[in-house]
Amino acid sequence: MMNSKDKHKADSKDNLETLRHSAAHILAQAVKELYPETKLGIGPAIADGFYYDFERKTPFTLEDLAKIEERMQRIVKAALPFLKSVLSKQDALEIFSELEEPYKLELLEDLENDEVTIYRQGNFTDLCRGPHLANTGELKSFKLLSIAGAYWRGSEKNPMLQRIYGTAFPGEVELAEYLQNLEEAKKRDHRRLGKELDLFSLEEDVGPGLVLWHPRGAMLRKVIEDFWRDEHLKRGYQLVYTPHIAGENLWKVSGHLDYFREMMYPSMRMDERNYLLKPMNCPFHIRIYKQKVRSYRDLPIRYAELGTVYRYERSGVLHGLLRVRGFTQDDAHIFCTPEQLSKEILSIIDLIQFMLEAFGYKEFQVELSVRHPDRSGDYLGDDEGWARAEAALVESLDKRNLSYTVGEGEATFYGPKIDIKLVDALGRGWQGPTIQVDFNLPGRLNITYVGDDGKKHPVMMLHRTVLGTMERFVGGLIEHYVGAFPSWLAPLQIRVVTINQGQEAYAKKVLQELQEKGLRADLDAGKETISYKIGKAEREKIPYILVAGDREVEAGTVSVRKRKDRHQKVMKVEEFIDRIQEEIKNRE
RNA sequence: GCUGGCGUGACUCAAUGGUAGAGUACCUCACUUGUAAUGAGGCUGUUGGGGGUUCGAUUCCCUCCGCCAGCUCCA
Repeated sequence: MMNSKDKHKADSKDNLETLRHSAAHILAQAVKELYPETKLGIGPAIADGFYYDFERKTPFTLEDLAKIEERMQRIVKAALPFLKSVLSKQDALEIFSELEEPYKLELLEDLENDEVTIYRQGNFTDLCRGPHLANTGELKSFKLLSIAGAYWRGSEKNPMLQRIYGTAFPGEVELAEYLQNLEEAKKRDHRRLGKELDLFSLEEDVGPGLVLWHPRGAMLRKVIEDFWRDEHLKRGYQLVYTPHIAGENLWKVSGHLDYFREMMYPSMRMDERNYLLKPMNCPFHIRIYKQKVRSYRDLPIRYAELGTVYRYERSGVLHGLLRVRGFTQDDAHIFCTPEQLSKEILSIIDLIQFMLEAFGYKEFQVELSVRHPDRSGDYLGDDEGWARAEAALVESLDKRNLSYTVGEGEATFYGPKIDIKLVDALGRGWQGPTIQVDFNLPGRLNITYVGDDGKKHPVMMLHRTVLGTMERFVGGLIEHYVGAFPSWLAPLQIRVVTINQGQEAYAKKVLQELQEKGLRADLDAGKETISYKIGKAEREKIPYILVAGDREVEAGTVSVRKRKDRHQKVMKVEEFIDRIQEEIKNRE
C-alpha cells in the first residue's frame, strides 16, 4: 500500500515528467518556427531531461542551439495553452499528412487503437498521449544541452535523425544544482582520475581499447585478483589457465565462427594451420571437462579463470576502461546436473552479492533476460529446458529478495541470463556480473556425465562472471571511490614524510618496518616543505601520511594523518601498524 | 559502424595566413622547513599522420588516424 508520502513522491515524479515532456514540445515548436522544413521524430521525457528527434538536411550547430533556446523563451512568455483533442486515427492521418510529417504518419499507422490524442500549442501540433502542462508559461527553468545523432526508432537500418537534448526543472535552483552535479561528476570520471593517479593509460600506437596498466593500477588489480582467487577457492571453484589463441577448429566446433565471427580478430596462419585470438574462455574450459568421463558424483565442476579475451568492438563504442577490446573476464564455467542448477545459481548470486558488497556497492540494478515470447524459434534448446532455467533464475532472485527488471527478448540465443549493471559517474549503466544458462555448447560439443543409471546425460552448463571484467570493474571502482580507495585496496597505503633531512634515517627505519609487515608504503624525504609534501600526498589520495619530525624521532613515534583529516594523532609505529592492519582485514 | 564536435610540449590550456606562448610537471641552485603547493633560473614542441591551396599553413581545403558526446551493440 502506498502511504501519503510515497504518493506525493510519485506525483512529483509524474509532474517532472510532464514538465519535461512539455519542454520537448516547446523545443519542437521552436525548431519548426525557425526551420519549417524540419520533420519531427519523437520527443519524450527521459531520466535527466528530455529530447526531441528531428530530420533536417543541414545539421544543427551550437549556435543554432542558442537561437532555439531563445525562441523557446519567447514561446514560454506567450503562455500558450496546451490543447488536447481526441480524434479518430483517420482524422489524425489527414492532419499529419497535411503537415507533411512522414515520421508521425508512420507512428500513427502502427497504432492499433482507433482513437488517438493530439496536442496543440499555438500553431504547433503533435501526436501525443500527454499529459502536458496547462500552458507553455509554466515551463520556468530549462536548458538545451547537446546535439547527437540517433537512429529513427533505434534501428541502425533506419535513417539517422538529429537529437537535441535538454533538461528542465521546476525552478532555477534545481537546474543550477543539476548542472553543477554534472560538473562534479566529470571530476569523478575514471579516465581523468586514471591519468591523475597514474593508474592506467590507453595509447594510440598500442591500439584503441588496449589498456596499459601502470604500477599503481596493476597493484590495485592484483589486490582485487588475490581477493577474488581466495574467495573462489573457498567456494569450491578450481582455477585453470588457458591459452590466448587456439586453432580454428576449436572455434568452428563451438559455433563462434558462425555466431561471433564479426567480434573476432582475423586469423593468423602458422605451420599450415589457422589460429584465432580468443574472444571467450568457454571452449577451453569445456575441453578440460572433456578430458575425462565425468560421473554424476564429480559434479558440480566449477572452473574459474581470469581469462584475457579480445573482441573487435566497433570504434564508436570504446570508452576508457569501461569498454575496451582486450579485457580480462573473471570467468567461470559450471558443469552440473539439472537438479543442481538452482543451487548453483543461488550460490553464484551469493558470491556476486558478497563481492560487490566487499567493494562498497550497496545496491545494483538486476535484469533478468528471457526469451521473446513470440519468437521461440530463434532460440536453441527445448521449451522445457528454457522454462526450467528461467524458473531457476527467478527462484534464486526471489530467494534473495532481489528486485529486478525483466528484459523480454534480451536473452542470448543459447539461454536466459541474469545481468547486473554497474552505474558510472554520469549515470550510465554498464553490464558487469552475469549468470548465463547455456543450452548450446553442451549439445554442440557433446558434454555429458554418467548418471546413476550408468547412462550418459547432457550436462547443464553455466557461464558466469562476478565482477564482469577487470577493466570495467576497476574503471567503475575508480568512479565509485572517486579515486580515494580504502586502505585494503589503495595501491599505496602509506607515505612516510620527513620535515627536514635530519629525520631521514629514522624515516627509513619506519618505512622498513611497514614494508616488512606487508604494508604498501613509500618515503618522501625530499627537500620541499612539509606543506608541499602533504599536499602532494593528498592529491595522490594516499590513505595515510606518517610524518617523522624531530619530536617523533625523539619519542620513537609517528604523526599519523588520515586522508582528508587535518587532525593528526601521534602514536608508536607498532600501534599504527595494528590499527591499519585491522582496517585492512575488515576491508573498511 | 553512424551523426556531430575536437586534436597545440608529459598534463591543463592560449595564439596568429608570416615557422608558437602561459601555468603545472621536470631539471638546477638557494632555503632545512611541523601538516594541502618557498623562491629564482633552466629544459621541453615535426601544432595527430599524409596530401592540397598559397610566396608562406599550426591556422583554409581533402583524406586517414585517434579522442569526446549520443545512437546502435556489449563484459
